[in-house]
Amino acid sequence: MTGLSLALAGTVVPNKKKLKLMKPTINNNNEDKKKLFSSHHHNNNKGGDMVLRKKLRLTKEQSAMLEHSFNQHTILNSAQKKSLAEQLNLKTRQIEVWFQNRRARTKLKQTEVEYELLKKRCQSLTDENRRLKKELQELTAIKTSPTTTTTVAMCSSCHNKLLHPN
Amino acid sequence: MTGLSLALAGTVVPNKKKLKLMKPTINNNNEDKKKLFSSHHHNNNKGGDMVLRKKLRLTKEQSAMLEHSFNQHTILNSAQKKSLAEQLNLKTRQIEVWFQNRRARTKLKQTEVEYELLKKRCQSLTDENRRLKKELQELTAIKTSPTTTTTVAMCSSCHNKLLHPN
DNA sequence: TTATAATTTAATCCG
DNA sequence: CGGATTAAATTATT
Repeated sequence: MTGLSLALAGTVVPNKKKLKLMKPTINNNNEDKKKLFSSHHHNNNKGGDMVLRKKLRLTKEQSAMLEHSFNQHTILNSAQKKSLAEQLNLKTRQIEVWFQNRRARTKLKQTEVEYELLKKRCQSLTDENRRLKKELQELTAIKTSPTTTTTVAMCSSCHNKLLHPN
Repeated sequence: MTGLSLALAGTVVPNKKKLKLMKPTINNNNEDKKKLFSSHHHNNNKGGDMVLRKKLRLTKEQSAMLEHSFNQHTILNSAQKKSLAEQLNLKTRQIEVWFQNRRARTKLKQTEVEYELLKKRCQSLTDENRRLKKELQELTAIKTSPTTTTTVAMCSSCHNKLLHPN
């Protein structure tokens, strides 16, 4: 199953004040061990198997552009990829990956929606079920009641005769 | 399963939906944010905003050890983190992140299981529902069908008399 | 401020 | 390409 990210665990009910206070994350690789790149496979790793990858952070403009392109075509051909790559100063591979991830995200959203629908359906089924059971019980009660059975045990003509014997 | 809302009560459904995304405009203009050196803000920086990060690949031993620790305590205190970090030759930060992600994975599995359960429940509800409807219809049919009424319109004694008039 | 839960993201691997 | 993973980053909450 795909990752249903269905955040069921929301548990956050009231939305509180959000004070934002951006902490300027002065994150930087203070320690740049760059240069080590690839020590592919097997390693007496200082700190594990480092692959030294570059993590991209897209700018607002790049994201916007990508989104826009995605809205037009969720899948690109190589020419389009190259074109976009040039415009955005990214590698075609990165464009490619971005679109893959973007498609995946779309699909994920879909599953979330499906889950919600299933939940609603389950609820209405439960309701209807309860209704049916109640109704059924009432009917059964009527059917098995002595009044009913004795009533239909004698036909109307007999009944009349009984009341008015000629 | 958190918010199965019963419509009856105006239950406060904890809305799990992400109420995030406050996109305070203010926030981002500060591209002049951090990184003094990431001077390019509308950058055509080569390939976007690269952050040069090292991607860790854990060895089998490291993973095994982490798993084992996780089975004992899903949450570590700083001391334990440091200890593990030393043993595995990782930074404490990495241990920390690993545990975070590990916990997230566990939760994800849970939601998957919940989804499956919900599906099953929905199915059995559907089944029972169908059964109830059928039963109900039969009962109603007996009660109101013309066959029944005509049949009982004449009682057995009358019927006998009709066949064998004495 | 620290900690951590939750979410997002770019990237990788596999089929 | 889709799907699953992953480590890391980001956001929000306490």
